[in-house]
Amino acid sequence: MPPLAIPSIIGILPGGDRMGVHTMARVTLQTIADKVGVSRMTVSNAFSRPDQLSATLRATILAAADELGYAGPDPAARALARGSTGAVGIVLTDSAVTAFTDEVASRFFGAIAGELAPTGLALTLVPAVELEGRVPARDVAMDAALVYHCDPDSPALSWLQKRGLPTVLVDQFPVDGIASVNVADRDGARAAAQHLVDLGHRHVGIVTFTVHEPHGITQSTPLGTEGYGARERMIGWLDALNAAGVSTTAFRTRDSVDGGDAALVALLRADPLITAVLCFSDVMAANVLFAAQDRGIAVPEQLSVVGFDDTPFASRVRPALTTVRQDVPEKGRLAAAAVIALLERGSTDEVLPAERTVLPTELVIRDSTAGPRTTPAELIIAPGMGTGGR
Amino acid sequence: MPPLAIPSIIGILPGGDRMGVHTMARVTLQTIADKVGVSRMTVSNAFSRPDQLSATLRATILAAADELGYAGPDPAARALARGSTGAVGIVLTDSAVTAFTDEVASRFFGAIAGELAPTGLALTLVPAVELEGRVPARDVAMDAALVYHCDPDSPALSWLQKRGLPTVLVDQFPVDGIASVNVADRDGARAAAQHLVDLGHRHVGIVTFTVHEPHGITQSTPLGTEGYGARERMIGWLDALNAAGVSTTAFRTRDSVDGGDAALVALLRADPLITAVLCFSDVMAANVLFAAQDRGIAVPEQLSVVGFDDTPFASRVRPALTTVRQDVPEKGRLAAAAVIALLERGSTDEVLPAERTVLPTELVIRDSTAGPRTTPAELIIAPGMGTGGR
DNA sequence: GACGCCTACTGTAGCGGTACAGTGATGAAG
DNA sequence: CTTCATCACTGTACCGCTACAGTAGGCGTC
Repeated sequence: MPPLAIPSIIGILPGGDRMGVHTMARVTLQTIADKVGVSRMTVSNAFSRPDQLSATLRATILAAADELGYAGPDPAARALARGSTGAVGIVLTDSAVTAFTDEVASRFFGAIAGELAPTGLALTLVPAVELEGRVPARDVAMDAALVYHCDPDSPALSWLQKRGLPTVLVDQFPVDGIASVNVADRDGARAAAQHLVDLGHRHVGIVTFTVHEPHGITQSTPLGTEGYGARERMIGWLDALNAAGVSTTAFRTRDSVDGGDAALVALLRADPLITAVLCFSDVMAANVLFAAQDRGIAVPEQLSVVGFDDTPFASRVRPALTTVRQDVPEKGRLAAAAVIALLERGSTDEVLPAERTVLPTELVIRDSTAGPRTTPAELIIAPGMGTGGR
Repeated sequence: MPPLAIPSIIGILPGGDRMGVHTMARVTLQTIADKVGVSRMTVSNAFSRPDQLSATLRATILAAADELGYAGPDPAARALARGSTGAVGIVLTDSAVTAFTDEVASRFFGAIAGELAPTGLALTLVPAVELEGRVPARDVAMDAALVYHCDPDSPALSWLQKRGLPTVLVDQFPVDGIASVNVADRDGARAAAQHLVDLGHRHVGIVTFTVHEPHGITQSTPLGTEGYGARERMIGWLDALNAAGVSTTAFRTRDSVDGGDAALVALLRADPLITAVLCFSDVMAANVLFAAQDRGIAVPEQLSVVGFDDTPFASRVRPALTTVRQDVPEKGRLAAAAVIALLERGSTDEVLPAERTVLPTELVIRDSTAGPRTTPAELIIAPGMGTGGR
C-alpha cells in the first residue's frame, strides 16, 4: 500500500511568543526563594509538603511561583533526589507496536492503565530490543517493570534484574524469585481439544503462532521454539488429542492477522480428512473461518473451528466462535496490583516470597463446532476454487 | 489551580545510605572508579563517550563494572545532568485506558511507537486528568509531548506550555504556536453525507460521540460540546445535508461500543422516515448495523449505514461498510516525526514556525449504502420485536 | 522561670551523573 | 630543540531538588 496521504501544510504560523526562553534563566526553587525572601527548602515544602509551613506563607510562595512562570518542581531532579520516578515500565517484545496492534495485548494494557491510574503512576512503554547501543530496559527511568510476553532469556530481563527493579512477569515462563501472572493456557487448550474429541473428530488441524522458524506444516515436531503461551496451548491440545489417538497436523505461522487461507489450505492438503481446526487465537480462528466460508466450506457442518481468548468479536462472528475464555482485563488488573504491591513492599523493607498467580480459563462452546459430517472438506478444496480474497 | 503535591503512595524507595547498614551500598560511578583506580569522570566516559578513552582502559572499566553488578548510569541522574529524559509523553483524555481500548487510537499509537522506536525514545502515557493533586502533565518527566484528542483548554495543556515542552497536538483544535496534525474530518464527512444525498436519501440519522451532555436525540442544536473530531464531522455532514434540504436527526452518545440498538431505535422513533444513518466511527456503524440486522431491518435495502475511519473490520463486516478512510498509521507517523523534529530543532536552537499538517480523507463506498427503497424501516420497529441482545 | 513541646522555618549534605575546562605526556612539524 | 596539536585522562562545578537535622521562638506546665 503506497502511503496515499500527502501531507499538506495548510499554514505556517509565526512561532508564537516564546517569551525569550534563551535569554531568561530558568526558574528554580531558588529563584522563588530569593524573590519571596525565604529559604529554598521552604519553597520546596510549599510544593511538596504543605503541612510544613503556614498557609499564608505557602500562598505567598505559590503566588510568586505563578508570577515567575514556575511549572512546579522539575520531575527529573525530583526523581533523583527522591529515588523514585513515578513511572512503571512495560517491557514489550519488539517495539511497542504490538502493544497496540494486538487486540488481546491492548485489552491487557488497557486494564493495567486503568488500575494504575488512581495511583498516579505513569506508564512507560519499554521495547525489549536493543538498538544501536541503546538498551531501553537499562536506560529508561522507572520504579518497577512489567514484562509482557517476551523471551525469558531476553537481555532486557537481566538488565531489570541487575537494576534491582521490582518486576512482574506476565504470560511468560515464571522465573524463580520474580512475581508472575499467568493464565491456565494448557488447561484451556486441553478442554478445547477434548471438546473436539468428544464431538467425534478424528483428524484435527492446529494453527498456531510463532515468531521463530520453522513455519508451515509440522507433523513430527510438536513443540518448536514458540513462546510460553503457544507452547502451553500446544501441550494442552496434544494432551487431549494424543490421548484419544486423534491424527494431528500443525501449521505454524508468524502472521496471525492474514494467512487464514494459507493455513487452511496447507492443513487440508496435508491431511484431507481434517474436520476440525484448533487455533492459537480468536483472530486466527476468525481468519480460518472466513477462509473456509470463502471456499464454500460450511462451518461447523464440514469444518469445526475453535479459537482462544474469547475476544469480544468471537461472539460477533457468524457462526459465533467456540473458544477458550481468559479474563484478559483481570490479568491486567492483577499484574498492575502485583506491581503496586511490590512498590509498596519496597518501602516497608518487607521481604516476601514472589507470588505466582494463575488465572483460570474456560471453554466457551458456541456455534463454530459440531460433530464431523460425512462430506469431507477436502472435496471442496480443489484447483480453480476462489482464492479467498476479500 | 494550586499545585498541591501529595507525597506518593509508593513511599520512599531505598536509595543511597537510606538503604540501611545491612544492605550493600549502591554501586555508582565512584565505586567503579575507586576499584579501577581512575577518576569517576573516566568511568562515566567509558559508558557514555567511548571515544574519550583508550579501548583497553574502557574494557577494564566495563569488566570491573560488570563484576560489581553495575547496571549502567542511573537514568534519573543522567536525566538531571543531561537535561533530557529520553522519553516522549503521550497526553491522553481520561486515563490511558482509551489508548488501548479504542481501535483507532490503538493503531495511531502503534504507528507512533513504530516511528519512535529507531530513535530510542521511550513512550510514556500521561493521563490528562488531575488526581488528588497529582498532575501528570506537570509531574512526569519527558522531553516532549504529544497531545491526543483532549480538551483544548485542559489544564494539562497549559502545564505543558508552562514547562516549555515541545508539543504536538493531534486531532484537536490547533493552537497558535503549537504544531498540530489533523485529518480532513470535515471534508470526509461532507463527502459521506453527499454520497447519501446523491443516492436519494431525504431523511438521514446521525449517530455521534460526545463525552459531555447532552446525550440522546437532538434536532435543534446541531453542535454541542463535542470534541474536535466529532464537531468537524458534524459540520461536514450538515454542510451537505442542509444544502440538500435533507431532514436530519442526531443522536449523541458517550457509549461507542454498545448502544447501537439504542441509537437506532431512538432515531427511528424520532423520525420513522429515516433511510440512512451516518456514524461517527466504524465501531458505531457496525453496532448500528448489527442492531438493524437483529431487528430484521435489511442493510442497505431498508437502511444505509455509513461509518468513519475505515478500520480493518469495516471491510470484514457484512455488508462491508461504506465509510470515510483516514490513514491512521500515517497520522501516527507524522505526529511522531513532528515530535522528533521539534526535539532536534531544540538542540540546534533554530526557531521555526509551528507546522500544521492536515491529512486527507477519502470516501470508500462499499455495500452498506444504497438508494432508499419503498419499505420504510419504521414498519419493522414495533413493540414486541427482539431487543437485539447479542 | 527552667523545662519541655509544639510550630515554622533554615542549612547542609547529598542524589548520581555530565559538561567543560584543564593537565601532562607524546609525537609530528618547523 | 622548540612549538604545538593531539590524546588520554582528571577536577571542578554544577543539574534542581529533597531528607534530615537543626534552630528559634511561642506557650502551656508545674
